[in-house]
Amino acid sequence: MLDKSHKHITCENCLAKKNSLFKSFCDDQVVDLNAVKTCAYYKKNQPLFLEGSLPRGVFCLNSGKVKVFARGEEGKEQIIHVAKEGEIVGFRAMFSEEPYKVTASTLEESNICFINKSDFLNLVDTNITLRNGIMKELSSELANRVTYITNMAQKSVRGRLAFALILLEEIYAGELINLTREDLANFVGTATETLIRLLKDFKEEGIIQTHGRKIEVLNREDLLKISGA
Amino acid sequence: MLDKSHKHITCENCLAKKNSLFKSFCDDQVVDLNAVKTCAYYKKNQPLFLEGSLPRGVFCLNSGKVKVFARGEEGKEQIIHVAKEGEIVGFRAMFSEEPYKVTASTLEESNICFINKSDFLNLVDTNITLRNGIMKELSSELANRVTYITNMAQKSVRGRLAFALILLEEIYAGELINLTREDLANFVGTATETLIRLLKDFKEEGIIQTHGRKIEVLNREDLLKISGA
DNA sequence: ATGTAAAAGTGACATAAGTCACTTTTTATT
DNA sequence: AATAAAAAGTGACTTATGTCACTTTTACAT
Repeated sequence: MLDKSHKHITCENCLAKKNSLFKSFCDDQVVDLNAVKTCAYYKKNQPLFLEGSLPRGVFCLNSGKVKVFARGEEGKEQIIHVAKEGEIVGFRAMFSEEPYKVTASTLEESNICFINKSDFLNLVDTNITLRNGIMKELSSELANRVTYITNMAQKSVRGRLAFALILLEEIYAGELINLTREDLANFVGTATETLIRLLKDFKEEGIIQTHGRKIEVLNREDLLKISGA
Repeated sequence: MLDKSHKHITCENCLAKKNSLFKSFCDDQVVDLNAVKTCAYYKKNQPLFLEGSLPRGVFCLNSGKVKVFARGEEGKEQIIHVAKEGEIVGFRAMFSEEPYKVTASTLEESNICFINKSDFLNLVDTNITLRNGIMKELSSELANRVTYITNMAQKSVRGRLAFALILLEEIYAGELINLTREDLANFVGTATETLIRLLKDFKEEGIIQTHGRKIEVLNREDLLKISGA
């Protein structure tokens, strides 16, 4: 296993940048960005921020995965999003003066940079392209969530699991999907036992294959069909 | 019944403005706004825009109510939001270059103004307060939808109905909640029959009272308790 | 390497909520 | 005012999904 704990990432050669909101930055903007950001190594299951606390800045994922979740009445996690390298997490909260409504926590070892709220807002104020990118991103997330709400309200758990696996296959691009059954259940919105039984069905139907806890999608087409029912 | 069909609304004396994103506009900004907007009277159940079509501008509700909904796989409506006077509908779509993901349609007679996309974007570009208001609004809607997703995924239909009634009571501030049982079911995310049975339960428990189809909330506290279970 | 705790998985059972088929009531339309 | 059409409401039945109680497996820490 690599020791990533003391790796310092410079924005100039950050590979994740090309998929990020900063992709349009020109060279000296990247230098400026690099000057204000700090880097940190996170172990598995470490929080970036907690529901109820006050936002201090945004988190930019260089590598690793982060789950973003709310808690329902009985404290059950509802995973809203799984962020991957290149994504900026927590920027929604920069524009309201309110505490976080969600918690973000690493799903695996991750390298994550941090940009201070005032520095970030300064960037947004002075860089029209970034600002437009952010407005577009906020809008498209809003549209995504319409789909999520509709799915939750109308699809069967089987359908939602199929949908979730399609999303996760893209998030874990190349790699196998690697989530605890409980996390997966909390993303799909079901009980862990139900989730396990449905995964078993999918396995028996040859739609997926498991390697330990890791899930490989064998037949995306079938998932699409099941998801749309 | 008033004949509202030819009423022309001027932004200068629009009563809905005080609750809107334009509330901070100074006098000459309001004059400019008034110059670019057009007014229209809508009958009940008339669409403002349709899912899949291209956004041409935003709709500003002077009076009346509008439902915003997506369609699930079997064409079933999922009501995402009920907008009331003062709200601007369809502005999310101004910032992405994509077709509408939702349909908006009046729930009752309404007076609705329209602002062209380029005029609106021009306002957003030149007016920092409006822009910040919009970013804040996008953010807070995003946060709201986290709650919706969590509710849909984790609460019982009874709990979701209680939650919906609390929201609707605020939207229909003062008036009685006036929605078809089907619309209400499509907001809560359940079958119409189930919804009717649950309303009956609430009536028997003295939590609500109906006046024809209209619903009066008698005990908000109980709804809060039921919603949070 | 080994023990312990967490995660994965199974089985039996209960029930919330969906579906279908129908009646009654309300709301529009001619 | 009469009729048609839509909405509201009821009953019987089915089933998907949650819950509880438990075993087996995996992962991690000493």
